[in-house]
Amino acid sequence: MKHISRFSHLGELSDKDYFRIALSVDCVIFGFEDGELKVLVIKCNIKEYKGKWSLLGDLVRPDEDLDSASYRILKERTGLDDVYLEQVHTFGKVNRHPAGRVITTTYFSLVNIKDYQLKLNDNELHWHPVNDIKEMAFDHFEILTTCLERLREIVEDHPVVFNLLPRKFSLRELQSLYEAILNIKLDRRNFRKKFFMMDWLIDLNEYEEDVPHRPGKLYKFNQAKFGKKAKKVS
Amino acid sequence: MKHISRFSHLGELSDKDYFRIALSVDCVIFGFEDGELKVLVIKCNIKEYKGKWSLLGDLVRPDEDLDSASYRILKERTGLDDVYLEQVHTFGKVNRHPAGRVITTTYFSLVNIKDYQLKLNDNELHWHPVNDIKEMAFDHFEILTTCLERLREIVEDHPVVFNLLPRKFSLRELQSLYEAILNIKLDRRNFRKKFFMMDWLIDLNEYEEDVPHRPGKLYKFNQAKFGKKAKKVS
DNA sequence: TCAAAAGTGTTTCCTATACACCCATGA
DNA sequence: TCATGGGTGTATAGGAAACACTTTTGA
Repeated sequence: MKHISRFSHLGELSDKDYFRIALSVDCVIFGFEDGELKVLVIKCNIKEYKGKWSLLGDLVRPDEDLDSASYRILKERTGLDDVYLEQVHTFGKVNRHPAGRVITTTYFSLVNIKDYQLKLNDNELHWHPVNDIKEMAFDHFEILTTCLERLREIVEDHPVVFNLLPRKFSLRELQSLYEAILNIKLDRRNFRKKFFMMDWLIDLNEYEEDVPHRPGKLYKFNQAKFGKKAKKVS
Repeated sequence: MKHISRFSHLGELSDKDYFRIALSVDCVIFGFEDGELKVLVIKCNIKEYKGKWSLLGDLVRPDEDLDSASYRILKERTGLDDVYLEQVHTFGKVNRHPAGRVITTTYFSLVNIKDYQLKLNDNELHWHPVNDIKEMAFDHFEILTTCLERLREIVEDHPVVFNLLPRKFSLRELQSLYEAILNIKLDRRNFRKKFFMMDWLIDLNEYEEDVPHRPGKLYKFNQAKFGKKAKKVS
């Protein structure tokens, strides 16, 4: 390995002292089911945090771009690609991982739970209601909180939540999703007005079926208005 | 080093293949001078990018928190501590650094150029107008662009720009700063109204001196309204 | 007396919010 | 016929933006 002369004023430590950090990616994968915002978690199997939930993560390979690592992890764990994925924050406290110096970059993603069969591997992969989680392994609860805050900021302006819904959805489902994410109640009339005004929805002229009340109209997301912007890492 | 069993399903590579990544921090330090937004840069001395500007950065030490590293770099290069510093994004393309696998986490900071004597070391440290920069060493131009975008988002809602001004400033200086950051012209009357309404300013009942026109009133930032929030890494 | 910037109000428009009733469907 | 949610409109308030003239000071 060549000497990194850009950093050469640090004479005291040699390169091999620095190239001893591992970088991981942790994905906070949100889903929506039964009117609740959920997050994909897995039982932790290291002894320090035995039995606690942890996020889906993996080490970044030496020959792998950081962004690519996040896509790989999502693909490996859920079978999904071409979904919304966004980098949120990098956590780097010295002792955040008991096995050594591991710095982690976190991404969040939004997927429609029902559309895909999760690859339930050897480990206990599980959709857990976000609001029920009070602690996790490592610093993952802090990571979850940070990503949830970011999600709440982003949904105010950006049409990303459609990734959480089936292709066809009713306005009730959409509003229920916003209420789950923001953890507030919204006025139905104003909600509808706002969405029609923003022109994010395409009326499918179809109706819900198998609901025990008057069926609502179904809509799909007006993807054409946004192109690929809402689908790729920024 | 203990085996990281959390990642043990990756059988093909051993721990020592992963713990070979270096992590750096790059700081985008903004200043304001002569009505222009400037950024602190340094001449690059590695052969691949000889003579190009680069950001202030350094490798994260193995026993140093990521956030601490950003404070250390700022302190070493500018003598400043207790300034606004915020993590923006982590860049991790495989070949972004010619000397090896170096992933960098970027922070931006806002400092008042005039208040401090920069520690001009052996290298050519320099305040450069942001708008004049078209290319930089490494991926630093992309980093700069990303941080500038973040700055523009943040100043819309958060009172952070006061770090760029002297303690006492006129409304003209404040407006000129906003115009420099956002790269737009603002209406003076609406600008004044907005700031008085937000209650971010304290009227010092003092006036500018040595200006070749009618002196304006001086104000200071109403720090009490925000406590430490605007001063620390979030 | 001139140049340059300080200081000041009003109107308009748009958006956000609050709020209540009838309608269609399935059970 | 009843329960459940679907669907609709209006009034109000507050913030954003557009816009022009007088005043003060230094040169």
